[in-house]
Amino acid sequence: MSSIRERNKDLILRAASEEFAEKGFAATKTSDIAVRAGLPKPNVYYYFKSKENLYREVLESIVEPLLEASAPFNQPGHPADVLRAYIRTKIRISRDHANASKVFASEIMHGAPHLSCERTAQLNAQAAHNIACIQRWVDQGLIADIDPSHLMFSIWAATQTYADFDWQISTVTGKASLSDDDYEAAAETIIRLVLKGCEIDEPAAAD
Amino acid sequence: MSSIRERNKDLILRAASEEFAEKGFAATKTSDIAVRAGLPKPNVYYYFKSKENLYREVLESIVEPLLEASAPFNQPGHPADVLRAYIRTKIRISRDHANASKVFASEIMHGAPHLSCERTAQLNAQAAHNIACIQRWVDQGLIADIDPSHLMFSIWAATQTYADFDWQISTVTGKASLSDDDYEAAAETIIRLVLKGCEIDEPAAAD
DNA sequence: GTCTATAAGCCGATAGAC
DNA sequence: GTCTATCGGCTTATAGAC
Repeated sequence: MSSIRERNKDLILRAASEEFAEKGFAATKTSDIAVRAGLPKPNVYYYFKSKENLYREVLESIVEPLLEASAPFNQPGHPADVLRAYIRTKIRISRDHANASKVFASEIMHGAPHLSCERTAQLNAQAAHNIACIQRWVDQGLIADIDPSHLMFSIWAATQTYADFDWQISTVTGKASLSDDDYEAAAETIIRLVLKGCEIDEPAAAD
Repeated sequence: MSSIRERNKDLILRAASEEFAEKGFAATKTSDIAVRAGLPKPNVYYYFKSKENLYREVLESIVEPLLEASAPFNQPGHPADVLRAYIRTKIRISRDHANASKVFASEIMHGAPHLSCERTAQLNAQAAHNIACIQRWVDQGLIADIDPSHLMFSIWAATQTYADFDWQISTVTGKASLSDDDYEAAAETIIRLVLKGCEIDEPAAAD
């Protein structure tokens, strides 16, 4: 097995995630990616053909995790459990895939010019599904009469912010990086806002 | 008074806001700004000296509104009223200064490389003040025991998202742009999450 | 003050030796 | 498969005519 190939591709992808997250697509130089990866620049082109290709790979790497985060909405469950699980997973993505998450956010901010139509469609379909699910809860009287779309926007924003605006969060909290406890506190706060805001009755704690 | 000068500067600033918001600093070409402004490119340099200068002017234009949005925290008031006013103003900024707001968000995402230290310090000081204010409410038992920093992060994120991720919001809602009613619904949703989430007792409606 | 025409430099991409 | 050395295009910025 060409383990050198795998190792180099991985080094480049990792370096690219960091550079793209830090500076954005246009401001990132492939030479900087090469330096960060500890490899000569032509290797970047050898493995990925072009800067845009490399960028797309970083971008696509976050779509699957994002889609999977909606899994709780795809199976029956109490609203409180579904929303809690969703928020926790979204926060975990912001922590564990911070760079790709930021690249994704930047891409969306600029109108998703590099995201394939399939991916866009998948993400939209999942979003529509989640919103419909919340609307059903409202109709069934399981949660308060809240606008499902705006609720989703708030959850997305509140969870994504820990990846996207890490600089602001570091500056305000005075911590260079957040600890596990900080992420836990973030998740708890968002879960609290959402569950209380929707006036969701907690299911009997059976576990 | 040189009204041509004022008019041209304004045309360029407006065009620049749109271009920078759409593509980001590095991906924006000064020639595109000139075309959008309906003026020859050298005019851009004549009035603003450099691309970076022009960018900084767009960026700085949003700082004052953002600082003023925190005004409710700077005078005594019931938590419900303060938070409601703050959220409404932040949503209004996302609507009325959508482009500059997006430019600001992109700048923060990339570590604020163009923001002056004074501005950064001002924004931080105001943030610290707001958070301390919320902490006092908690200590006085006026609101539930919630983490003030994370509450602020959620409010920032949920309100900013209407400027930053307008593409996503358009795609999901199927509307090219949001109406006044949509912004009203957004504000109501966020206010609801925050007030209920903090278990704030509403003050008697005196107005 | 305005604009055409051009300079200067940077960066993505590759040819070709090893 | 790897890397040095270089090209070519694109974009910021300006010189200089009007």
